[in-house]
Amino acid sequence: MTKSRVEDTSGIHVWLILWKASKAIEQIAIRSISRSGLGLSDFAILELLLHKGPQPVNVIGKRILLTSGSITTAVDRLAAKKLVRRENAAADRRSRIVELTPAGRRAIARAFEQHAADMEQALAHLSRTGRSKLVRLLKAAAIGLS
Amino acid sequence: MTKSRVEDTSGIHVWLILWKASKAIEQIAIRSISRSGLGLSDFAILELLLHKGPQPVNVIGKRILLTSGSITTAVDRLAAKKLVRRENAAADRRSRIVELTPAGRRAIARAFEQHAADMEQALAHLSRTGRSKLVRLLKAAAIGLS
DNA sequence: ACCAGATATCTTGATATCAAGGTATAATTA
DNA sequence: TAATTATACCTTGATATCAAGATATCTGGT
Repeated sequence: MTKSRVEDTSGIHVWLILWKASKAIEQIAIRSISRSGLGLSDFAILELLLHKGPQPVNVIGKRILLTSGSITTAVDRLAAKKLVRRENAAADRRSRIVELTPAGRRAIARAFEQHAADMEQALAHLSRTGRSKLVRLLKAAAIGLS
Repeated sequence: MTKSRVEDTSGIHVWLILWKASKAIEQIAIRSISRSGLGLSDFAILELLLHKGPQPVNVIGKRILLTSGSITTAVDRLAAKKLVRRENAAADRRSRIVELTPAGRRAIARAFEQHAADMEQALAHLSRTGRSKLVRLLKAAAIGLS
């Protein structure tokens, strides 16, 4: 089971592999999602709203890893398609809550289901225990990154 | 060691974790690399040239996962900084070989060393065997992605 | 009540990337 | 040889994102 050749476990090598794998799967994801007429970020925002309920802009930004400016234009995009709506927050008038419209809810529910099926297939090579180990290692790797 | 709660090993969940970890480390990498005055793609191109020798444009694109147009502008950028040079290929006059200038070689060698140290630190939480497992799983996950 | 600093969002200008189309060269086939 | 198809790169126009700054609002101390 042990390779005779010395294995490269340098940080930069691990990072490179991680990056490539992520990019490769991202391509699959983009293709999958674009069939619903959405971009990756827009999908991520809608998915967040679907599963976590209405959220203020800055919280969305933190979760999806986008800057406030990017979220603003993304929400503009989604609002123009009538998939989300902005509400002024009752408690804090600086803050605006983004929520799904009924049409948006239908759209993301459908897109999510399709996307989940696609990603299931994309990771079909990996066993259940392999996936579980992978998740654990990725979480360990990401701990404490500022 | 086994969680009592049922673990989510759906493809979409694994993909989401992978994406987040990758993004988080990417942020570190971007910060690290930008200290050398380079962007991520430019760094990747220079690194490829450093370690694999001069390459035609389309080969660079395949390795770094960029389109031909992106490579063109990236090479323009790097050529403007005198870090790389384009040569017409002897064998195939459609093709142009990109190679490092001496200044480019110095710049990327230095940047690479710094970046390697930064990434080493970024992944410091992960043991040697953890890294090795992670790499194996990532490669397994990426197998057979179109 | 007032002021200073923190926070939330939006606006602006710049950048990297992509998709699609264009041109030149090579390879293939008749 | 001539025509067709494939390949390699570049150009163009559009898009998403970011960084930095502007505006509005909140919070805590005086």
